[in-house]
Amino acid sequence: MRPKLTLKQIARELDVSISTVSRALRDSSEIGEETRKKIKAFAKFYNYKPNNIALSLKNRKTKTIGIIIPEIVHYFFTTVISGVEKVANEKGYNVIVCLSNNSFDKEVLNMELLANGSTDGFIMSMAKETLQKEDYHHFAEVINQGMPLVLFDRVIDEIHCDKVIIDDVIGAKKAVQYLLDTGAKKIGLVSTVDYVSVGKLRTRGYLEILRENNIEVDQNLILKIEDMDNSEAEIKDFIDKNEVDAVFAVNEHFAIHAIKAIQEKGLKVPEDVSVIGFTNGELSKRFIPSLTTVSQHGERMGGEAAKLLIDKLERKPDEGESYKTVIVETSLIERNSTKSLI
Amino acid sequence: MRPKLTLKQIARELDVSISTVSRALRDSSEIGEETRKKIKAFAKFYNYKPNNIALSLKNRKTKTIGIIIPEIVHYFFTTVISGVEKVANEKGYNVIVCLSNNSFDKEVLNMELLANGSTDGFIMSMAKETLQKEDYHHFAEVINQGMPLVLFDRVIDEIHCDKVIIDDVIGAKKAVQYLLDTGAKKIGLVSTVDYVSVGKLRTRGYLEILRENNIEVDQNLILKIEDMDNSEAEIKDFIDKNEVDAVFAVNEHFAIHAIKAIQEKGLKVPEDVSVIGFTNGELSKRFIPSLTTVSQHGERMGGEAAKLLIDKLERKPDEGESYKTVIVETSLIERNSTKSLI
DNA sequence: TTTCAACACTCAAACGTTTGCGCAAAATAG
DNA sequence: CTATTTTGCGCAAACGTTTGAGTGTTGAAA
Repeated sequence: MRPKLTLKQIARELDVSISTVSRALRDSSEIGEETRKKIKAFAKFYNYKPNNIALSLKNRKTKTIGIIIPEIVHYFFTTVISGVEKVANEKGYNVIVCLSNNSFDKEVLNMELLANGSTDGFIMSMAKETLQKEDYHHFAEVINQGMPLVLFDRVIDEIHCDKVIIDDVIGAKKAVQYLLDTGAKKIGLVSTVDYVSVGKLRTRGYLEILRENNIEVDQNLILKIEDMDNSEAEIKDFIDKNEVDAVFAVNEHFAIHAIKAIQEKGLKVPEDVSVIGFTNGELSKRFIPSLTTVSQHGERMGGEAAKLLIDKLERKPDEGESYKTVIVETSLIERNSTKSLI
Repeated sequence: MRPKLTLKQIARELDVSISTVSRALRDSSEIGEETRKKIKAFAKFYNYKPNNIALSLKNRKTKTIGIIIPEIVHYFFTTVISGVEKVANEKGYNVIVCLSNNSFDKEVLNMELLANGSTDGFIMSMAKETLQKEDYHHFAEVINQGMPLVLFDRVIDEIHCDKVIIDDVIGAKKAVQYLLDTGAKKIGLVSTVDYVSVGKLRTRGYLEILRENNIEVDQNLILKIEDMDNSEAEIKDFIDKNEVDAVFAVNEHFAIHAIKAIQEKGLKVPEDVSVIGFTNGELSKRFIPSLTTVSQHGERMGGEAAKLLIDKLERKPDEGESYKTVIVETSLIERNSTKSLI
């Protein structure tokens, strides 16, 4: 076993001082040609690599971005990570991922941990519990400490920082308008409870577009899922009890549960009932019928978030604060769970 | 903006030395009751948290585990991460995730980066390109430096380290035996090329179980997908050309492509053709028909990997080297893509 | 009264870097 | 041949911790 080589060891071995080694490796003109070559050759031969920890301590920056997300076994979040990672790596940054498992406490813990030197900034999507508690002190804390924070997807106005969101309202409107355009009259909505901001916004889009088309809203056609684990049964019950000719679901799971329920009711998708989901995941692509869906472009969101964060990190501190909110457009991907436009 | 509090600042503020502050906070008996209380109160009030980077440098360990995986938008890998994360956190370790995107170069780069102080050890699944190149110098390197390495899923014998794998062969045998038990005679296999070890092993299970049942192997019924991006067409072609009454696919994508192809051919699943997949992902659960599948228990694998790694990290260096290979059992999950056993 | 332990604290080194400053020797200028 | 500049390198501080060794004061035992 050969432990890691350090400047000190090279210095001892070559009988020069540590600073000479350091300078030689950084091609300082202060070091003589000969010595420099000798040191560089030695370092190369023994594969010297500087210790990141020491560098981080010295430079007081880690070149690392912390991502904290509610869960990782989740298509959308992984696409975001992928996007962050790509941009971060291009700019010489590393990524460290932590999971809150939707728990407020774990979110706080993880943030504190990473804030104590491990990362230069954060890219986060808030835990469900945090949204319920409305306790945002940990965000304020890191911002206060001068660490940049970029929120994505699940964001709230109370926190002043850069944000990357999608146009949930517009996305939902696009979807519902599409359903109307393909002849739907009674459109059911399967959403989440309102403290999940995306659920609220997509619901708003649904309501707005109905209003714009002068269609009366029937509250019976709106289902708000409280308990995700029981969503399948709730949706089945909802479909059984109500007569609809289209369903707009705020995520792909709800969408396919709806399709199942519709089929079990003896109706056909899309002939009798059209269904549109949100999030363009594996499931949407592969399901039969494949799902018409509002794509969130998670990778692009991740990339934008990384850019915003790195911008902040590399900006001189005097250049004044200003927070941007980037809206990544959604797009409707037409597949086989809806009728075509004629 | 209030920058992070350090021992030095507390010391200055309270007019004691840095070491006194350090000791007081660690409840050293060397410090007088009064001073200790005062310091602890101050630290608590201003929410002092020690700087991880400085600690890492001092202790020469980071309490961080590096995970390097080929891709993150991938159900199985995310379940593994989830498992690692759970166990790691319980034991006070943090997790940092890097992606190789199946590229050899990026795998090497990431390992070098993390090896230079960022992590205490690695949990990895090898990039496809690495398996093709058969270049494992970077693994040897970190092991040589005394950093423990745990390989999972995609592993090879040439690297001496702890490993966590599933019983691919047995899993495949279970699946094919089940197909035979439910009356299948001509079982197609949809696999990957042989340098992906899981493909090879699952193929071996398929071959073995046929042999054990005295069934002659028909090479025409074995499809090895080379180009993942073209798998759908290849599978369709394969199904069209061959007459089978069951298909064993080495992952869930192949399985559902097979189902699609079968249905497009005018046959029914599972009445005419049964299909079994591998990997118990979202798709398998939600697809209609839901997929009978060999579950890999990724979370358990991740947990085992984390345990192995942390064991190594916390073992005294003198306790001799010995490498374990943990085999996580697969289980067959019966759903609706196969006939039942009666 | 001397001796010595206990107490409460400080100093300084170390982890691995980078970098401003200083200093001797060599090279150049006058 | 002296005076000055240049060259080439080392010292030491700093980043934020921990910790072994040292120090001065007190109090009690001898």
